[in-house]
Amino acid sequence: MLTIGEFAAAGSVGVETIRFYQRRGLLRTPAREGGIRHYGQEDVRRLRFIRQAQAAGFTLEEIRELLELDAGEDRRRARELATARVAALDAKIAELQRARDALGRLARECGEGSTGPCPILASFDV
Amino acid sequence: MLTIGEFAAAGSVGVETIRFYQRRGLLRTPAREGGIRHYGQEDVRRLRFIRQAQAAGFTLEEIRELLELDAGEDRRRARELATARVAALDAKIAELQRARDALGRLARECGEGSTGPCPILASFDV
DNA sequence: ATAGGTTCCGTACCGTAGTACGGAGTCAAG
DNA sequence: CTTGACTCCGTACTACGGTACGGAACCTAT
Repeated sequence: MLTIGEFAAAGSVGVETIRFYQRRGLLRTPAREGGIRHYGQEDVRRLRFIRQAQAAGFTLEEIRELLELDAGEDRRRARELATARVAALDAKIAELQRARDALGRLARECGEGSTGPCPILASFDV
Repeated sequence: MLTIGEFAAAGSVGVETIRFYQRRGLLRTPAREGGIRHYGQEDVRRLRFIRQAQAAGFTLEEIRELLELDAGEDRRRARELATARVAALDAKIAELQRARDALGRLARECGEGSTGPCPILASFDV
């Protein structure tokens, strides 16, 4: 039985973030037991899922839908969301990889030992 | 010699975005020639750099600094920004790759043919 | 039983990156 | 020489994901 402060700490977020997620419908707002609301392990699990899904690029609205789907039967929709995100992630990863290579080159060409120009603007031209 | 509309189109952004970048100091505001400002290839190059750098995860403020560095002599600082971003990109790419794998697994396990549970919440637990 | 730390709740505010609005000026074609 | 599209400019508004404020209620240790 966790207070909101302990709950927030368990998910490495702030108390205000918990309240924000509750307003957005991502987390339940448990009943008060003498003025104070209490949270359990299932809530922590849910909160951690939210953070992971966020890192995967889902918006809070999409995450809300995923959490709803988890309770329901609609495998098709869940699959849809997952495969769409996989495609988006593949594209994003490729894009970041290209940017990473361009910047790695820039850092090397702009190294201490090197002379010549330090082609910042040109670094992405490749 | 491009008008702002042509310039914006050359960088695949809206006219308002150009003005926004000018306010933020990312793009110059050329002198007016009879009421209308005109842009050249160097501006287009700069604008394209901004979009690429943005895709690489730089904020507009960092991009502003990069553009300043390009004009100056401070190789050390440019190198610093580039290597820091390479490290950030490597971390981000690894994170997205993990998320991608988790979602790929979810999509498979949640496939049409499969029975069993469709473990959305559990998908990131691995 | 009282002080200090939390919690509760509504409301307001923040940074980032734009996007929209509206009136006045300008320019090119008919 | 007017019409319609585009430009100029300031100001306001948007979406997203939080973060902060402030007064009242509550809980714990002394």
